[in-house]
Amino acid sequence: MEKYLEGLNAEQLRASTHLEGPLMIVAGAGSGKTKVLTTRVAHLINNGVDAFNILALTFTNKAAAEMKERVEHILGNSEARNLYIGTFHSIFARILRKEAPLLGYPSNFTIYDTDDAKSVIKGIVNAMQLDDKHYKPSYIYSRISAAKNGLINPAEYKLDRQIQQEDAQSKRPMMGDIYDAYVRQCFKNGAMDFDDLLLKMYLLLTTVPEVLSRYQRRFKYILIDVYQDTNTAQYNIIKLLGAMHENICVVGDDAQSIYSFRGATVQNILQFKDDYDDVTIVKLEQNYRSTLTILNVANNIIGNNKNQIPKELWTSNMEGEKIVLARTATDNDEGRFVADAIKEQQMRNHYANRDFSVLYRTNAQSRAFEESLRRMNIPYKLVGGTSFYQRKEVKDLLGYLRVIVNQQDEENLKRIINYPARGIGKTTQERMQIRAAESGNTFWQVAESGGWGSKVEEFTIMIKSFKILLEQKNAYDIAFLVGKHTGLIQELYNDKTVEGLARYENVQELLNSIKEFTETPDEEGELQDKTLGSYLQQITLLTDADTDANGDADAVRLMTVHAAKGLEFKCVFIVGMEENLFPSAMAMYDREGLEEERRLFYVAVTRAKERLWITFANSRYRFGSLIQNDPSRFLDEIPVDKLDRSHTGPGVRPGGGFNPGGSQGDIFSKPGALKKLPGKTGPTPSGRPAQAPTPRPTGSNTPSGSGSSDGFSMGIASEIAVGMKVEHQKFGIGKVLSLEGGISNRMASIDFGEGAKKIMLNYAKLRIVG
DNA sequence: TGATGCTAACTTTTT
DNA sequence: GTTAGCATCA
Repeated sequence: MEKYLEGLNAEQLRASTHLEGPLMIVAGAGSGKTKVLTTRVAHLINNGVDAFNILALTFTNKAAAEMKERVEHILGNSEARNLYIGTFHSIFARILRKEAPLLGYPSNFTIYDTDDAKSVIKGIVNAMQLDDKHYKPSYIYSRISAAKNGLINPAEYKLDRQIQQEDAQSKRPMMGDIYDAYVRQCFKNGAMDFDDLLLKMYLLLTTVPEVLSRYQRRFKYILIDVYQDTNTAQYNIIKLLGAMHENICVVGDDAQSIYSFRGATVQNILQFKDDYDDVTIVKLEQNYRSTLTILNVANNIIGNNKNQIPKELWTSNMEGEKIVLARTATDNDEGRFVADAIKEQQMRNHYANRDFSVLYRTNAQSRAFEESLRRMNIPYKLVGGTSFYQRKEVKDLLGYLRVIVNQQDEENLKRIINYPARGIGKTTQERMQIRAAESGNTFWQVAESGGWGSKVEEFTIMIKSFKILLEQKNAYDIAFLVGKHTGLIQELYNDKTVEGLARYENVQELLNSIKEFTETPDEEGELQDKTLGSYLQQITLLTDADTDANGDADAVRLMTVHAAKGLEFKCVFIVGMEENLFPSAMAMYDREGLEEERRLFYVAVTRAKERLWITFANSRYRFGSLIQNDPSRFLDEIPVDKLDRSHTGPGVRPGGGFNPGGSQGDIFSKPGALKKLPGKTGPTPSGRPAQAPTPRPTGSNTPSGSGSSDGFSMGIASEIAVGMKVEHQKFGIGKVLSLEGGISNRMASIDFGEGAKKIMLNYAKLRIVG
């Protein structure tokens, strides 16, 4: 047996050595899926398959690069460079770059991110004289996106009775027309949005038989990772591409399907066995990642979902530590608790910073952790979130680059035509816009045609002179010259404010990243494409996980649970486990939404290898005001004997009495939570009392910050009585309607003029005025 | 025409 | 608490 097959378990071996025919690998969390995928690719190559004939679709570009590297390592040669490997979007973008002219697009088409797309939509809504409060660009975008992912074009959209009914019901009868106009505008701009990369790929394969057969012949072997997160468009493309050889291998775990909001349907993996004849199914059920305790908890949680492929995830790992459940008073205390716990663990158990990750449901939660980690001098890295590439100054420079590559791109043309200010004002632009609409020409053609004054003429000449450079210079050289000659860098340099400095640095960082791109040897081996067009193509398709550029940095990782998919950490903090937050208020009210939230929680739990903390706060700031949430209902699904509850407060029932009519979120009075599920790993007699790691409580009862210099102070709960007039720093003057709770957690209902607000007296900054 | 300051809307999750 | 977009002023 080949050396690289040693050390695989029976099922892993079976999956890795399967050569011909459709294969479905149901891979539980931490079951060595990546290992199997890479081994299988190596094995294929080792058995005479040409790497050029293998297509592998992964979830992130980073995962793709890693896979390539590992295969190279196994084989001890550089054959793996010839693999066609990447995310759906980046692979299809690469193919479309070659084939787009067949569909009438320029091969240098621009890729619009969500913001660009919404901006186009907004322009259309305004042009159609519709109210953009009602026809919200974000709503329209998601609706269009759903249509595209379902392979429904505007004509079909308008004819679909159910869709029409939905739009009529939501009083948006013009949706179909907007969709139509949007598609036309993007086409005119020579631009594709994210969904177009899939849709146009599908269109290409279905309308140009020659192209279909070319790629069918090329991709003799197709591997798809995270198949549970594919949507209808992706499904159909794979079906087409794989039809000739049927050597399709899909890997997935229905329990980790967390992307239905963007059209993914778990049906794809559930149905796979019916899509092809003689499907080999392999289940990887041994978990190598987590302690027995963590795995038991995870199994118990997911057991509450009704719709799933039955499987039994087990492990021979040690029992490990109990899961620390911590309750804090506020979101800031939660941040402090986590930072303290990290410090404590580092002292006691010598963990490195990079062994920790903090996982939250929404990006907005990151700040409390950033602050507390910074205060404690613990290096951290924010993964994803508001991306670097969404910053205005970055988009401005990229806007220039996009226009230079593709002048049809009206969206970016309008962004930069008068930035930095060069005297091409709103009126001129509007007149040009009207002319473009009347003549059917593009905005650029109108600008170029002359007669708009010397300013416009200078601008078009400048862009054209940059365009000439495309042939001669690489991406970095052009970007540098653009920054210099447009005055963009000077403009930022002159701004000496703190923000101005940050913007200047961001642009420098962008330039650095372009330089890095031009200097990194191309992995594809097939084209040494260091042009600007090639750079722009990939930059828009970087995934959140990819933005974690120096992945080796010794830093704590902060990210959403979604971004953590596929990753693992020795120590994991799952934070903000509260009703309305996790599960999200948007997804709580129907079975499907709730089950997806539960799968998300399952994903979060299964990221942890050794230690897991779960935290929630009594109250947190949201939209600038303090709100209270009950503890998450999911906490009830954790077996109590797996929990270390020494940080949940002295016998106080979490949420008790705060939110009458709230959920059942009470982990202290629900024996039902202990219910074990049949077919799981079963109860494990805990031999020894868990050596609970005990980071010191962070004084969650002591409000921090004084705030009394201005007359407002916290912790004056005992002085406040019903009927008093008080002033709140935010809400102004109000009247105390009622009080509830004990002295340590007293709540007041206060009417600030717009109905009663519930305020926690211990933490609110209040002043008594009468 | 451009800059500054205020209001409103905002938060799921992402390619 | 932040940010984008709008209104107002210089």
